[in-house]
Amino acid sequence: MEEPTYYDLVYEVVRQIPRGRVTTYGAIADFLALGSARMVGWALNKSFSGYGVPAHRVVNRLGELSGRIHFPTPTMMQQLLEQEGIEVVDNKVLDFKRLFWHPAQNLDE
DNA sequence: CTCTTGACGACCT
DNA sequence: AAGGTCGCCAAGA
Repeated sequence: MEEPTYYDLVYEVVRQIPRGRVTTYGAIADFLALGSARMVGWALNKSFSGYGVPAHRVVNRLGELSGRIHFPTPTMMQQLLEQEGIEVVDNKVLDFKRLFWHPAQNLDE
Protein backbone atom coordinates (compact mmCIF):
# COMPACT_ATOMS: atom_id res chain seq x y z
CA MET A 1 0.00 0.00 0.00
CA GLU A 2 1.47 3.26 -1.07
CA GLU A 3 0.62 6.77 -0.13
CA PRO A 4 -1.26 8.79 -2.69
CA THR A 5 1.12 10.61 -4.94
CA TYR A 6 0.61 13.98 -6.51
CA TYR A 7 -0.90 12.23 -9.50
CA ASP A 8 -3.63 10.71 -7.41
CA LEU A 9 -4.69 14.10 -6.16
CA VAL A 10 -4.83 15.39 -9.69
CA TYR A 11 -6.78 12.37 -10.89
CA GLU A 12 -9.47 12.84 -8.32
CA VAL A 13 -9.90 16.48 -9.13
CA VAL A 14 -10.06 15.85 -12.85
CA ARG A 15 -12.59 13.09 -12.38
CA GLN A 16 -14.89 15.56 -10.70
CA ILE A 17 -15.05 17.87 -13.66
CA PRO A 18 -18.71 17.91 -14.71
CA ARG A 19 -19.54 16.73 -18.19
CA GLY A 20 -19.54 19.56 -20.65
CA ARG A 21 -17.18 21.65 -18.55
CA VAL A 22 -13.46 22.26 -18.66
CA THR A 23 -10.81 23.42 -16.26
CA THR A 24 -7.19 24.43 -16.42
CA TYR A 25 -3.93 23.06 -15.14
CA GLY A 26 -3.42 26.17 -13.10
CA ALA A 27 -6.87 25.88 -11.49
CA ILE A 28 -6.13 22.36 -10.34
CA ALA A 29 -2.74 23.33 -9.02
CA ASP A 30 -4.33 26.25 -7.27
CA PHE A 31 -7.02 24.09 -5.75
CA LEU A 32 -4.47 21.63 -4.48
CA ALA A 33 -2.43 24.57 -3.24
CA LEU A 34 0.52 22.46 -4.12
CA GLY A 35 2.96 22.28 -6.93
CA SER A 36 2.35 24.20 -10.11
CA ALA A 37 0.50 23.93 -13.38
CA ARG A 38 3.35 21.97 -14.90
CA MET A 39 2.94 19.21 -12.41
CA VAL A 40 -0.73 18.84 -13.23
CA GLY A 41 -0.04 18.26 -16.87
CA TRP A 42 2.78 15.99 -16.00
CA ALA A 43 0.57 14.00 -13.69
CA LEU A 44 -2.19 13.84 -16.26
CA ASN A 45 0.19 12.35 -18.73
CA LYS A 46 0.28 9.31 -16.49
CA SER A 47 -3.41 9.50 -15.70
CA PHE A 48 -5.05 8.71 -18.99
CA SER A 49 -2.88 5.66 -19.12
CA GLY A 50 -5.85 3.68 -17.87
CA TYR A 51 -7.24 5.49 -14.87
CA GLY A 52 -10.34 6.63 -16.70
CA VAL A 53 -9.51 10.23 -16.05
CA PRO A 54 -11.22 12.66 -18.44
CA ALA A 55 -8.01 14.44 -19.26
CA HIS A 56 -9.65 15.96 -22.32
CA ARG A 57 -11.54 18.28 -19.99
CA VAL A 58 -8.31 19.88 -18.88
CA VAL A 59 -6.88 22.62 -21.02
CA ASN A 60 -4.38 25.38 -20.52
CA ARG A 61 -5.27 28.82 -19.28
CA LEU A 62 -6.14 30.04 -22.76
CA GLY A 63 -8.61 27.24 -23.34
CA GLU A 64 -6.29 25.60 -25.81
CA LEU A 65 -6.13 21.84 -26.12
CA SER A 66 -2.47 21.91 -25.32
CA GLY A 67 -2.47 18.25 -24.36
CA ARG A 68 -4.07 16.87 -27.50
CA ILE A 69 -0.63 15.95 -28.77
CA HIS A 70 -0.34 13.33 -26.08
CA PHE A 71 -3.52 11.56 -27.04
CA PRO A 72 -3.51 8.53 -29.32
CA THR A 73 -4.53 10.93 -32.06
CA PRO A 74 -4.38 14.74 -32.01
CA THR A 75 -8.05 14.96 -32.93
CA MET A 76 -9.32 12.65 -30.22
CA MET A 77 -9.30 15.27 -27.50
CA GLN A 78 -11.35 17.65 -29.58
CA GLN A 79 -13.83 14.96 -30.54
CA LEU A 80 -14.31 13.95 -26.94
CA LEU A 81 -15.07 17.53 -26.03
CA GLU A 82 -17.49 17.92 -28.90
CA GLN A 83 -19.29 14.82 -27.72
CA GLU A 84 -19.94 16.67 -24.51
CA GLY A 85 -21.32 19.67 -26.28
CA ILE A 86 -18.17 21.76 -26.10
CA GLU A 87 -17.34 23.58 -29.28
CA VAL A 88 -13.72 23.48 -30.26
CA VAL A 89 -12.25 25.52 -33.06
CA ASP A 90 -8.60 25.69 -33.95
CA ASN A 91 -7.80 23.62 -30.87
CA LYS A 92 -9.42 26.18 -28.61
CA VAL A 93 -12.56 25.90 -26.50
CA LEU A 94 -15.28 28.35 -27.44
CA ASP A 95 -16.84 30.19 -24.51
CA PHE A 96 -14.00 28.83 -22.48
CA LYS A 97 -14.60 31.47 -19.87
CA ARG A 98 -18.19 30.34 -19.51
CA LEU A 99 -17.42 26.64 -19.52
CA PHE A 100 -14.58 27.04 -17.10
CA TRP A 101 -15.10 25.00 -13.96
CA HIS A 102 -13.11 25.43 -10.79
CA PRO A 103 -12.52 22.42 -8.53
CA ALA A 104 -13.84 24.41 -5.59
CA GLN A 105 -17.25 24.44 -7.25
CA ASN A 106 -17.47 20.80 -6.43
CA LEU A 107 -18.29 21.83 -2.90
CA ASP A 108 -21.28 23.72 -4.13
CA GLU A 109 -22.72 20.89 -6.14
C1' DC B 1 22.02 11.91 -3.42
C1' DT B 2 22.05 14.69 -8.17
C1' DC B 3 20.30 15.70 -12.75
C1' DT B 4 16.68 15.89 -16.10
C1' DT B 5 12.08 16.10 -17.52
C1' DG B 6 7.50 18.17 -18.01
C1' DA B 7 -0.25 18.26 -21.07
C1' DC B 8 2.00 25.48 -17.72
C1' DG B 9 2.10 30.30 -16.44
C1' DA B 10 3.83 34.85 -15.65
C1' DC B 11 7.21 38.05 -16.65
C1' DC B 12 10.64 40.26 -19.74
C1' DT B 13 12.46 42.19 -24.11
C1' DA C 1 1.98 42.59 -30.35
C1' DA C 2 4.82 38.39 -30.56
C1' DG C 3 8.35 35.54 -28.94
C1' DG C 4 11.75 34.06 -25.58
C1' DT C 5 13.10 33.08 -20.79
C1' DC C 6 12.61 31.83 -16.03
C1' DG C 7 10.21 29.73 -12.26
C1' DC C 8 7.06 26.02 -10.19
C1' DC C 9 8.28 21.41 -7.82
C1' DA C 10 7.36 16.35 -7.85
C1' DA C 11 9.17 11.93 -9.64
C1' DG C 12 12.05 8.80 -12.44
C1' DA C 13 16.81 7.28 -13.78
